[in-house]
Amino acid sequence: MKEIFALVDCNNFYVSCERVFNPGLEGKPVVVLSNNDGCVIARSNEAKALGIKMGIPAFKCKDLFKKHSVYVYSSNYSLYGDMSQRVMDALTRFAPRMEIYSIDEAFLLLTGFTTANLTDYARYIKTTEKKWTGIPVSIGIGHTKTLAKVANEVAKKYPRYAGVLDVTDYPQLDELLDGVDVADVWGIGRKYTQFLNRYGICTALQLKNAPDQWVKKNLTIMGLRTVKELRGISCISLEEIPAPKKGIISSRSFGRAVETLPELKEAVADYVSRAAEKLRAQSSATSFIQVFLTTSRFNGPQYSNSSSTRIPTPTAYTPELIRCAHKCLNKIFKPNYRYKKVGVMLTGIVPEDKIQLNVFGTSSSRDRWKTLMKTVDRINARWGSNTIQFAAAGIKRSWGMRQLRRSPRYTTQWSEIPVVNLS
DNA sequence: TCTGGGGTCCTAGGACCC
DNA sequence: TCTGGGGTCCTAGGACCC
Repeated sequence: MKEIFALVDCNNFYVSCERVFNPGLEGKPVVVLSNNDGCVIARSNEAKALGIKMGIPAFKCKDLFKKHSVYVYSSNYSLYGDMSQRVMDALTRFAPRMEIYSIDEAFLLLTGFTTANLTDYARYIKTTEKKWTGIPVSIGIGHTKTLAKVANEVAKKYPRYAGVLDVTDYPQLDELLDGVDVADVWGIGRKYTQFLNRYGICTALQLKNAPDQWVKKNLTIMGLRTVKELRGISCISLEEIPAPKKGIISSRSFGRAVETLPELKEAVADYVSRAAEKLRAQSSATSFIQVFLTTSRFNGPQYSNSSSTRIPTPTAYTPELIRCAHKCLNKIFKPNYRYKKVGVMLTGIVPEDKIQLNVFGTSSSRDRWKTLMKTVDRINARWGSNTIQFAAAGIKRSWGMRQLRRSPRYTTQWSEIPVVNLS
């Protein structure tokens, strides 16, 4: 039996989250900006229609924003994360097997569903999601994940599908693929698009019909997998349980240029704390830590560098990781530069229960820090992140992120909960 | 003035081993 | 004079995703 995948994708997710709590934004051009209010990362259809491109720096759109009264928001990840969870929770009711693919997308496995009409079922899911969460979704259905993605793209693009398209058992599939730009195929990015176009491959159909050997040679076996999936051969399976991360990165641009070592150390300690928290959340420890820093790519004297160190006995103990990270930072810091960003990367991640203690490590000291970290994590989970933090991460954090237009954290902070006025 | 953050996988090439 | 070959591991870099 051929498998059947449905891809459920939230429409303009961040914008839709803002609209749930501010219905006045309906029908208006709305954009959401990246950290530091840097780039446009989400746009309502009205904003797309104004020609505002994905990823464009906000300062380049100032005039356009003003002229068309665009509603502009800083990203509000507390809100989006929480809304995402609601959407996903609701989705679990519609299929026993599902993979959460990203903050705004999930694959449902509909193989073996006896429902006579999958399109009707998808419409039902769409309506229910909207009713329960306020978030509009589009749904594409196909025999492979890649085809479900294509179906979703098409469903979103042409109003006649009203956000739902099933391409299983679909005789005109080739005609449909002929109308899809190869750049819109999952797995084909900018570089591959340029490359393929040079060889006259411009549509999904042309890619589907490209020779295997040629594809494998030029697009690696990943590209070949994509091609096979376009042909209806499922090569990418459903991953219900997320695999533990092999690397954890924490980095952020500063709200302003930072020049002094003490401030950089604060930021590094802050990012290490976040990364270590994620590490512990997946019950892992790390054996390799890397610190990197960079000035702005766009102006001023440029400098970037990185330094790393191996940790003999893998750990998830924040103070130890901060010590290692500061050592790395000292090695690469050069005065008289205006730094824009620092970051921390943890790799060589191993499951916490598989750690080989070295001759000097005693398990009792490990037990002590484990208990300590568990307590810190529990308090922060209960009362909000950074309720307890390490002093090394700084209190004032004048280098912190700029977020001038963040909406309230409606669903995760009691003090910001919406108030209904009945008078 | 102002340009995000966090992941995955594959490949090539060098070091090293027998 | 003659200068192998195959395997593994690691890293850097490049492609992709959201």
